[in-house]
Amino acid sequence: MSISAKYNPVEVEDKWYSYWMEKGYFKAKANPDKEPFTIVIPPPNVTGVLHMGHMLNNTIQDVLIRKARMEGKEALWVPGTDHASIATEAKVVRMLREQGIKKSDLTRDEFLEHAWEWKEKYGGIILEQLKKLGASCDWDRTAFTMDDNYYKAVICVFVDLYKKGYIYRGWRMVNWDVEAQTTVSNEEVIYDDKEQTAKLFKVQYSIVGSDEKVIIATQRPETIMGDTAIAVNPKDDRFKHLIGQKALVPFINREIPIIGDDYVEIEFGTGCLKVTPAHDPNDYEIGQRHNLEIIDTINLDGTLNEKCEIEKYIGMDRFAVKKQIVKDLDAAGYLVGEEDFQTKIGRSERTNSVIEPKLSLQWFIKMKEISRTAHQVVMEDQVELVPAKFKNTYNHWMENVRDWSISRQLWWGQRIPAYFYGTGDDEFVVAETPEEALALAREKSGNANLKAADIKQDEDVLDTWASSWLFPMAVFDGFNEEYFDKETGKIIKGKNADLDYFYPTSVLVTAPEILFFWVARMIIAGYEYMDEMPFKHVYLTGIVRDKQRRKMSKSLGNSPDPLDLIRDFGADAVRTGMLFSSPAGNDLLYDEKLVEQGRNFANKIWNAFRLVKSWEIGGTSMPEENRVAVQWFDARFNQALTEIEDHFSKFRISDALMTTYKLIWNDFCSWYLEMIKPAYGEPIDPATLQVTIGLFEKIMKVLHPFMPFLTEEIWSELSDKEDGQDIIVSAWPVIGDTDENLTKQAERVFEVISQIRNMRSSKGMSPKDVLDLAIKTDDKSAYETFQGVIVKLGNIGEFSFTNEKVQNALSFVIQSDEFYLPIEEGEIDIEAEKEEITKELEYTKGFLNSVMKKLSNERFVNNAPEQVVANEKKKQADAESKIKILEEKLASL
RNA sequence: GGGCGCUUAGCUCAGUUGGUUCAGAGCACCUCGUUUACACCGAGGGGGUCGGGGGUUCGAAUCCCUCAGCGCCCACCA
Repeated sequence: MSISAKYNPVEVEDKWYSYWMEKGYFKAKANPDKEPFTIVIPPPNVTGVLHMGHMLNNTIQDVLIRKARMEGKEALWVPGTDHASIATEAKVVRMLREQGIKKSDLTRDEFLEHAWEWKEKYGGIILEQLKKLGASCDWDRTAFTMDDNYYKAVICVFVDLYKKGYIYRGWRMVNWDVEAQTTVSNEEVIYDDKEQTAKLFKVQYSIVGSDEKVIIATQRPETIMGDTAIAVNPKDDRFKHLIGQKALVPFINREIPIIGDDYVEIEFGTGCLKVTPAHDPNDYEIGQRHNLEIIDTINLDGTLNEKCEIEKYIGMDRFAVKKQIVKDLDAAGYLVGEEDFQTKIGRSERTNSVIEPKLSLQWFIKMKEISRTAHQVVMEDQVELVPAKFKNTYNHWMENVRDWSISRQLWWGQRIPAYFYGTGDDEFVVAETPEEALALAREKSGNANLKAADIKQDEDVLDTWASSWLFPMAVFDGFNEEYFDKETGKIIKGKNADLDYFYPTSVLVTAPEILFFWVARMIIAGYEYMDEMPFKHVYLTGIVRDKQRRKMSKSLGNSPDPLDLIRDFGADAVRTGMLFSSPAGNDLLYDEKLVEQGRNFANKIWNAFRLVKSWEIGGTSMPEENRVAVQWFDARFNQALTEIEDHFSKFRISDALMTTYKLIWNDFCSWYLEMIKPAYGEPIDPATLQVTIGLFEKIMKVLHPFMPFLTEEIWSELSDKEDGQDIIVSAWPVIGDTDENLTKQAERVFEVISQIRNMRSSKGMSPKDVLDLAIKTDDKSAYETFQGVIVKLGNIGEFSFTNEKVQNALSFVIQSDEFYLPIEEGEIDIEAEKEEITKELEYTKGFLNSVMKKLSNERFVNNAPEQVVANEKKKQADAESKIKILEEKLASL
């Protein structure tokens, strides 16, 4: 026999993956004769590399897809990548900088050329890595959110939503980088780890028509000239009489109202807040609530402009003004104090300059109305979140849904299809092409002489989520103009075979962090364009952390490289390792031990395979104990499969794996194979071997979704198969009859065998020492049925039943059955024996006592259901008879 | 600050409507074992008053209240 004693995954994995690809097993097409099962991958960033989170996420998807494929469904897993505008653009900018090229020196087209180059070079890496994991995606369908048709889909949707009135332009605070002269995303604003000490200045404002003064606290005195109100908390007794009065801005004496707003913290600062809507996000919100004027006193380069009304400050940098104005305020008697306080200052990741909150015109989608159905269907479990606890979070978010700002000041992404023909905020049209835009612009402006050069497309691109929210439809080219009805703004059904067949998809597997960013929005888009949900179930994974519960991250260096793991342990081991302990929604605390466990499991199975392969055929008919073994394992298999199916139906993937693991390791290897294993050097009868191979193949099928490579390898070696009969496309086992009587009997028998082994070991006997066994019981059936098994695994010489107690024997009791293992006189240590029996007697008496307590409680007997009372009575009877047996035994010693 | 959730063996988790199999699983741990598939193994074993306190009930890990600790999401302090 030349099979290696250790399973070597590296040799077999690449072989089988290419084989599956050659055979086209991952491909799926609309097939009305089959039920579809569809998953779209949460597209990883195109520039990304595989990390442990992807491993978990994609393993789960592959398990579901492989099982569905075996169940005879048309299983489709659509892979793809996300153009990830912010992350990718940042990477490209960094790369160019390293080459000495500044983004600002490039034209938009030049920059995009570099970006595409980068994408072509590094874009596919993560998908190639997924193949190592065994991901059975239909690679021919690989989608990219900037593919030509996908790009068009995004534009089509923008135009459609604009027509429907969902899209508008509005003001929004953005993070302005004065150095780079650009907005930066929230992700690119970095806050110092430690809070810093800053000054809080207390400035006194006069009140119109009163001698009273109001003192505000501010960190940014240089924005005073942009003040348009003073706010106090309406519950603040100190100041509420001021609400409705007017105050004067220092130096310029502009009148501003004093307003009441809950936002103001009574305890903080002076309890009075100057409101500068143009230069602070919160102040902007307050301004919105109170219809305040917005006075923008700061230029794009960070200097103050003429709106500040003070000549000497105009053109000065905001920080220089700050220094100066503090002196000036002090000199003029406005400054009445200053104090230190702790704050965090946001800086631009790119230039490290302090971020300036800046109002700017952005594009928005109105969310309230468009999201109504999406809210409802999740609440009603039509779209089911797993685990359901996320419904709360979802509900909270959807109830408070805010309009979605979809424009980004970047170049990498779908450019907003708005075309300006004038400088006014309203002088634009929205159209899919410049030609259409021109026509519309001529119409809207009333100027028939407008030329192409007169209209200018918006510079911004769309938020990445504004493309990925279309993913489940766009991957099937759902917005192709052939199928999209521009009048109704809906996708026409019955024209796109793939979309009709594969949509709605079956499950979405993703992380809870993007429940709103992505999941909710896909549901919204699904109802908007298909009047249908995009998926029936949403499986939310946890975050992969290290043993200390820290997130895996590059900077901490606590994340193993998935590809190293696969190389060292095998993809199957990594897959199972990830799944052993990761219930939906729970974080996975990664430990290499888990992967080792997976590897050990693979090796265990490999050796079971080696054993079966090593048997020579001989003998004639199947021995009786083998027949029982086969019947039992078959029953046990069906029992386990029932559990496994139940776990799968509830998306309890870890539990499904664990049930499979125990079925294989305990029931198949430890019990079944030991039952039928011929004595050393003996051959096995052909019937047993054949049936065993069949059982082995069945358990390999159940395991295949979890360990695709190992199972395919063993499957191919176990028996000769017709062409195309590979395990990946084999039929998933159907649950057969579960002979519960047989499995119950077996459990009892296993207990007996364990006790026999235990007796030997506690008496210091070798497992090789043959013992006789006499059983005293009222019900022989289980022991008769499994007699051969007991004899073989218990290493029993003479097997008999008895009506009498047996003297000079080791003995044990299970419920009311007594078991005797006769031994030579003198071999029994009477004292030790007595002690043991006494201990067990004590325990049983205590147990009986507690049962009796219950039963003597009238209220229990009267109120508890019959079943429960009857059970207590049975416990009583069993305990009483056991006590009797033990007492007799003690007396006989 | 607002919303939500969690706390069961050393670790990670099951435990469905309170009562058959309710205190479980895997790993870890301990003892023994070079038995002829596998030491990446086999046989056997120990270990939790279910976070604390109170209540409802004949009966609570399970329902209610309260305290403590932890976590997530959102808004973030001029």
